[in-house]
Amino acid sequence: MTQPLLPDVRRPANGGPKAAARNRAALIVAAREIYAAQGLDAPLSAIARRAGVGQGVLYRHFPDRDALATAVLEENVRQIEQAAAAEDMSFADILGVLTWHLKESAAFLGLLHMRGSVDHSEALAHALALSDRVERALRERLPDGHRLGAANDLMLAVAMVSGAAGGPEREARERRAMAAWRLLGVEVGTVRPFDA
Amino acid sequence: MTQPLLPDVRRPANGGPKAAARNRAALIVAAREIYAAQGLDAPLSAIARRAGVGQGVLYRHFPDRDALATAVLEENVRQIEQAAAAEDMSFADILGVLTWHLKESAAFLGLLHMRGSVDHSEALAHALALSDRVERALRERLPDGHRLGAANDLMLAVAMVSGAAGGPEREARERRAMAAWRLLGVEVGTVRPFDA
Amino acid sequence: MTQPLLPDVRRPANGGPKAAARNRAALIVAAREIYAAQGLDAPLSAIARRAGVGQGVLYRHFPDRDALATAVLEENVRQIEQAAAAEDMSFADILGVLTWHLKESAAFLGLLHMRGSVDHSEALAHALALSDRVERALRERLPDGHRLGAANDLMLAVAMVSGAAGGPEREARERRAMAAWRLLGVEVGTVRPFDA
Amino acid sequence: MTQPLLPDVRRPANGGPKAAARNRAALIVAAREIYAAQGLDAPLSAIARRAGVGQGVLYRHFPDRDALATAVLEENVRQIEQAAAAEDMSFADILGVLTWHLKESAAFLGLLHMRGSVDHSEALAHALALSDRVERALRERLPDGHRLGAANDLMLAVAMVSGAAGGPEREARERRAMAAWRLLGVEVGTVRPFDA
DNA sequence: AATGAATGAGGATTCATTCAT
DNA sequence: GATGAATGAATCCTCATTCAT
Repeated sequence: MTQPLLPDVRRPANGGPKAAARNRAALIVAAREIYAAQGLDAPLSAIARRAGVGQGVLYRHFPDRDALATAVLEENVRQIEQAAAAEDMSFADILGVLTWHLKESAAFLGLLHMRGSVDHSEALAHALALSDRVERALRERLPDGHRLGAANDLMLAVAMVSGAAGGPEREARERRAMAAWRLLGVEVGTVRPFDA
Repeated sequence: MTQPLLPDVRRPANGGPKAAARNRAALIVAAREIYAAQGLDAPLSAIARRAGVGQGVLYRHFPDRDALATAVLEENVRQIEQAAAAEDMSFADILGVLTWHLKESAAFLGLLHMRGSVDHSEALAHALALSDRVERALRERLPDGHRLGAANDLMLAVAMVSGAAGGPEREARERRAMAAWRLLGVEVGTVRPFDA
Repeated sequence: MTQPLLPDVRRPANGGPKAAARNRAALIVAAREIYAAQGLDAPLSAIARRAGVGQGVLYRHFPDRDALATAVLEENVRQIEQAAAAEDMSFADILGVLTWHLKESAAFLGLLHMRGSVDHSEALAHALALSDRVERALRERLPDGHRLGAANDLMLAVAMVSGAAGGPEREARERRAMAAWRLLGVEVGTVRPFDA
Repeated sequence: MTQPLLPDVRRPANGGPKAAARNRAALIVAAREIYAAQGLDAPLSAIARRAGVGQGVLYRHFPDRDALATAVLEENVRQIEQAAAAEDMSFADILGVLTWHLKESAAFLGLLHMRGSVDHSEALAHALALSDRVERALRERLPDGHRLGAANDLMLAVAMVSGAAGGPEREARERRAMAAWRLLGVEVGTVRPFDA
């Protein structure tokens, strides 16, 4: 209804339509960083600020909080799928990529820890779908007779390592994740992103 | 028309000093329930309401949000310590009590997952202290040659099971926690509170 | 989640529970004034400010925008009912009171004009109920053989006068309302509030 | 690999000057519909979307919100003027056209109800000018000795019927408008647009 | 010692308006 | 001339915290 009272002040440049894709990507990057630093409840305004865009842009691309978190997860999941699709990656290498995301992305942790929320049924459904994609990707490359071959053990193990990889002491996360895999008797390759 | 005026609002009874302890306990119970239902970010007012006390009482007993969460954890930890102190509990039984709290108490989960902390250094210190108490209690009763005997494995395993026990589907938590212990090759007794 | 960053600055006095009723009344008065000056879409913060209270108080007493508007209407309707219940008021006098509210209260106008809104079904129901109360009050005192005796004519006439009494030129409203009644051939007493 | 790169986004056709007039008309139609459905406060973006144009186009044609509303009214007024200019329309017929717009166009209602105006002096002036044109058109064809012949009665009656024709229950509007005219003792022809 | 109203900062969200393309 | 992304002010609303009673 009411117009802004100071519409005349200098307006920052408007990147034009070309910037749209760039902004979307910047938002996802910013979200991952802010999530890691402040948790999943971080103010959206902080994410927009870090991405260097106005709040409206965030809402244009992601209609709500969950949409943004989901987009961050998508990224993670896609990388794991790509790793799983690469011929020259062993199963252990793929777990290395998975572990990298586990230690890096608070949102990815949230995927399984999903706080006890009132009506997140939709977000939950999304999260489950993503979880399924991870499972499918991993299982396709699971060696015969692997220790985690039984029905539910694979994702259970992932959830367990994820639990071990929690905590705010960033530098400890990878170490603890590796120790967790070891405790499970599972071999893991180098912890690294897929092709960044 | 000339009767004395009634006090215009009924002032709720003031239980006197006796009520103070009762209120404190009620707040902790309420907090545990609300945390489970709404997550650790639930409004403090909801907790006070459920405890049947005013907001001021909450603040009298717990100067800030963390103090309350810590108090809830205290309870959990105390029970585990008591279980560990009981002669007739095997190590597996003690893990059963631990597991019960893991599955029951969102706050207890938060103990290890403790989101990314802007300035929670104090709360973090508290959490670490509590974690240490759990570790000490468990380790005292750890059988010689137990699978988790090595330096950091004990609490690492707890964190892993805690990761597995996450998720909002309440009825699945215990099942998953048990599966996690099994995957670790650790025997666990009945999942139950200590002496409720 | 995040606490205010400057919790230490001097806090304005808190009237205590005694102030609650006073505040509620002040909000209704303020709302009536702001509605008249700025329309029904005026920012709630403006109403709170004029009432001299914080925004939270407004929300405590009126959970949403409609609740506040309804409360203002309640006041209007109650006065009309009281006028209708007074032995010494003629029907024309009662219409005078009604007309006073018509000219004074933008919210009362909104009662019948109720903008073309998406999902105001609840507010609409409330408005209809209030409208019914006005009708009942008037009809009880409607003289036999009155020009507006037929089934729907009474409230239709009220709506018509209300249409005539619209417009922002405050000083013209009463004049136009009276002209409207005259055009309808209905006698109206002095335009005034009931017992202010 | 050596084909010329395709433009990466399909640029919507630019209709050239011919499209300008079409767009303007489409915007007015869209505005009328949206106003009816959502009220006069509907977002401008909704109007642009329904008209099938970008937001920029809306601003090219109508520098501000009021300009658009005014343009919608212009349309209404023009039709009434045309009806009044048609030889074969009786005064009652002309009122029928007027009534059609009254019941159809939320913007037209707003013309007289014009909410409380912080700084709408310009829009108000526009509205008054349009109102004058309606009055002039009607008065030119007003039969001698008509019930509404006296100085201000004509537009007062229009305002009154407009008040009666308010309310969101679309199907009831015409019925109530007709009842209002009847109560005023004024004969009205068929309720219909002028030459659609 | 308890109550619960009040405060007001901060975060969420919407939309008028501008502007690169 | 058109598009639609971007901006950011203003508003809505919630809740931690204080404080009169």
